[in-house]
Amino acid sequence: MPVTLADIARELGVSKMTVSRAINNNPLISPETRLRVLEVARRMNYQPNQHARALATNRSYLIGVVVPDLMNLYFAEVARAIESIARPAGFQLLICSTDEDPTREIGEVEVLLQRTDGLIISSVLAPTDTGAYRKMMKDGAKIVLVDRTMRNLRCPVVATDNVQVGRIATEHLIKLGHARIGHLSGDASSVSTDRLEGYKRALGEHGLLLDKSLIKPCGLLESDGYLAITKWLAQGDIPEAIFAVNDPAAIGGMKALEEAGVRIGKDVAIVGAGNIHYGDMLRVPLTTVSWSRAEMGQQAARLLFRSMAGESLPSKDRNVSLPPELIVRNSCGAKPLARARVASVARPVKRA
Amino acid sequence: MPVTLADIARELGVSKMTVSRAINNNPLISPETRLRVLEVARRMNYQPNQHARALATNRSYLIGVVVPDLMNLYFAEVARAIESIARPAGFQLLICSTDEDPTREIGEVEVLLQRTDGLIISSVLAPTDTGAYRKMMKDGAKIVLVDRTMRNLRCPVVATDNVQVGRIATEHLIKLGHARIGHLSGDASSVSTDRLEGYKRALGEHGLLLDKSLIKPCGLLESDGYLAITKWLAQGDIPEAIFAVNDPAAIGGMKALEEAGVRIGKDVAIVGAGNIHYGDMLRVPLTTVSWSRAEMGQQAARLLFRSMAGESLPSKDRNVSLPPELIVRNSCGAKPLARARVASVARPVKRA
DNA sequence: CTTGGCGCTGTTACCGATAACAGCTAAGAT
DNA sequence: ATCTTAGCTGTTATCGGTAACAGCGCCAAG
Repeated sequence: MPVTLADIARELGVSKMTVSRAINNNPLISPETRLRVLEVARRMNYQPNQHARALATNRSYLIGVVVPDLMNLYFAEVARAIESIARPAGFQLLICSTDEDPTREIGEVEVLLQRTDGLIISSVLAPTDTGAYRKMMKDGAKIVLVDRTMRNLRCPVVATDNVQVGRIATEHLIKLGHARIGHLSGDASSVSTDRLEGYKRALGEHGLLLDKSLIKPCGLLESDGYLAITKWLAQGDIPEAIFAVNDPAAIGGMKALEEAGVRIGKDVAIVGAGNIHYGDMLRVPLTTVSWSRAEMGQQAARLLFRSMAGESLPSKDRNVSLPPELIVRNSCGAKPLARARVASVARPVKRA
Repeated sequence: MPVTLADIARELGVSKMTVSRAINNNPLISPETRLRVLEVARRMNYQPNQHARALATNRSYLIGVVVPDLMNLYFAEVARAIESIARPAGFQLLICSTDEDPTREIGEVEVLLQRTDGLIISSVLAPTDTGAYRKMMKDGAKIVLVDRTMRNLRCPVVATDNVQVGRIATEHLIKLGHARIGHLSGDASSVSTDRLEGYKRALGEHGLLLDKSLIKPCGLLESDGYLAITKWLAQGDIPEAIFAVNDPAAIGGMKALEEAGVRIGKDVAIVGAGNIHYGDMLRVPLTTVSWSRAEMGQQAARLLFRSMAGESLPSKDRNVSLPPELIVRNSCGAKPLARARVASVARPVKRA
C-alpha cells in the first residue's frame, strides 16, 4: 500500500536505482534528475521502508539502550543524554528496562542485538559474569557499558569512580562525628560492590572498626530501601548514620524511617548517591554524591559511534571516569555552613 | 557473519523452508524434523534476522510509544504499563520523547510509522490539529491515543476526564474557603484546555467570578511552572490559591515560591494533577488529582493490539475514560481531617 | 576518425526471511 | 491394483531496498 521506490521509478520512467540514488544523495546522478525525483517523491509522500533498507545495508539506525529501571530518573536522564547525541546522527533509541533482573537482561540484550547497530548497557549482572558479553563482542556486537562496569571485558565503559563515591559519602558522615555508620548495600553489581569498598576504606582510613552487622544487603530500588529499613527498625539496633547505595534506596529508606516516626537529619543521618531529580525537593532534602548523567550518556553515545565506525579504541579512550562530588543537603542534619564547624570538631571514636 | 536459515538448512540437508517452519512452529512439519532442526539451530546459536522477517511478513513486532516528556515519571509509569502488556506478546517498545514540541512530534511519528506495527501516542498537538493523524490512519496506520485526546478523530483513546480533573482540583480549593483562585494553564493540548474548562466550571458552579488575569499561560514542564510563578511573583499580585495544570508545573511553581520565601500550604495553597511519584515525599506533599497510569497504559496497549488484529472497534470500546480522584496532602494546608470542617465553613465570597 | 574516459543510468543479483504453490510418498478407499 | 488423500517437504517468487557492474552517449585527445 505505501509508496515504494518502484512506484516512483514507474511514474518517472526511470529505474529504481536512479530513484534510490536521488533519495540517498548519491553523487552519481545529475542534479536535474535528482530534483525531478525528489519532487515526485515528496508529492507521492514516499517514506523509505526501513526494514528493506536495513536488510540490504545491514544498518538499522537503531541503538539499543538497556537500563535497570526507567522509574529511576537517573537513568531517564542518561537515556535523554544518549538521545541528544543519537538523534542528530539519525539514530533512534530502543529503550529497555530490566527491572534489575539479570536473567531478563541477557534475554533483552540478545533480542536487541538482532535489531540494532549497537547497544549501550547499564548491566545488572555481576561484574565478573562477562561470558555472554564477551561472546557477543567476539561475534561483532558493538557494546558500550554505562554507569556499571564489568571486570576484564575489553569494552568501552563510562562510569564514575564508585569506590570514591562510597568513600566520599562515608567520610561525610564520619566528619559529622558519627562513628556507628551503617550501609544499605546494593546487589552484586559493580556500583554496589565498589561503593561498599569505598565505605570500608573510609572507615579504615579514619580508624573506625568495620562492623559487618551494620551492612545490610538491600537492592537498588526504592522498594528495596524501604523494606531494608523497615526490617532494620524491627530489629531495633539501627545506627545513627546510614550510607545508602543509591538515592532510590535512600528515599525508600527515608519513607520507612518517617513512617516509624524517626526524624531524618536528627535521629538518623542518611546519604545517598546519584543526585536524582527531586532529591532537593524532598521533605528532607537528600545529601548525596553526584556526577554528571548528561556527560555519562553523551560520552557513552560518542564511544558507541566511534566503535560502530570501526575504530578500535585505544584503552585510554575506552575508559571514561566521571568525577563524583558531594552535595550537602539536610538529610544528615548538616547545612553547608554548619558543616565546616562540625567537621573540624569530629574525631574517630574507636581505633581499629 | 551470523547464522542464517540457509546455514542450518545446508547443515541438515533440508530446505530453508523446512527450517523456517520448524522455527515458527508451523504445524506442517513432522515432529521429528522439527526437533532435529531446533537442535541444530540451538547448537549453532541461530538468531532470526528481524529485518528480513519484517520485510517478508510486514510485521516488525515493534510498538512505537511517543510521550511528551520522559523526565516526567507520569509517562514513565504509562510506558512501563504498556510494556507489561506488550512484552508477553513478543513486542518491544520504541520510546520517543518529544519534549512537548509539536513539530518534533510529527517528525517522530512519521519515522516511527515506518518501523513499527502500531503507535501509542500522547500527543502534544492542539486537539483540533488532526490532519496529519487522520491521513496516516487512512493509510492504514494503527494508532491509539493515550492521556491526551484529539477532537473528531476516529481513533481509540485512553484518558481521564480532564474537565472533571480541573473541576475537582478547583472545587477543593473553593471548599477550603479560597475565592481568589489562580490557574497555571498549560498549552493548547486537550489536557490543558479541558482542565482549564473544569476550572472555569467549578468557579461558575460556586458562583465565583472568573478573573482572566488569574489565569497564567504556562506549559506542562517543571521549568514552565517555575518560570510562570517567578514572573507572577515579580508582578506581585499572586493569589492565595493556585491550581496548576499538572504536577510538574506545580512542583516547579513550588520551587519558585519556596525560593521567594512564600510558605506553601500557608501563604499559598497549590493543587496539581497526575499524582506523580515522589509527590508524597516532597518538602510539602502535593495535593493532587489522581487516576491510574497503569490502567491507562495497559488499556491503551490492549486497544492497540485489537486494532492491529484488524478489529474495528465499536465506538463504545474506543473511548476509555479513567475516573479521577482527589488526593489530599499538605500543599493546600488541608489535612484530611481538617478538610471536612473547613469545607462546611467555606462559602462563596463573590457572586457572579 | 578512432579511442579513451567521464558522467550518467540501467541491469542483475542479493540481503534473509516467508507466502503460495507444486511435488512426492505412503496409507487408506474403492 | 488404482486412485485419493493426507502429510510432509521442496521450489519459486517476493518483500523493498542497495551493491556491483554493465552500458551508453558525448566530448576531448591522439
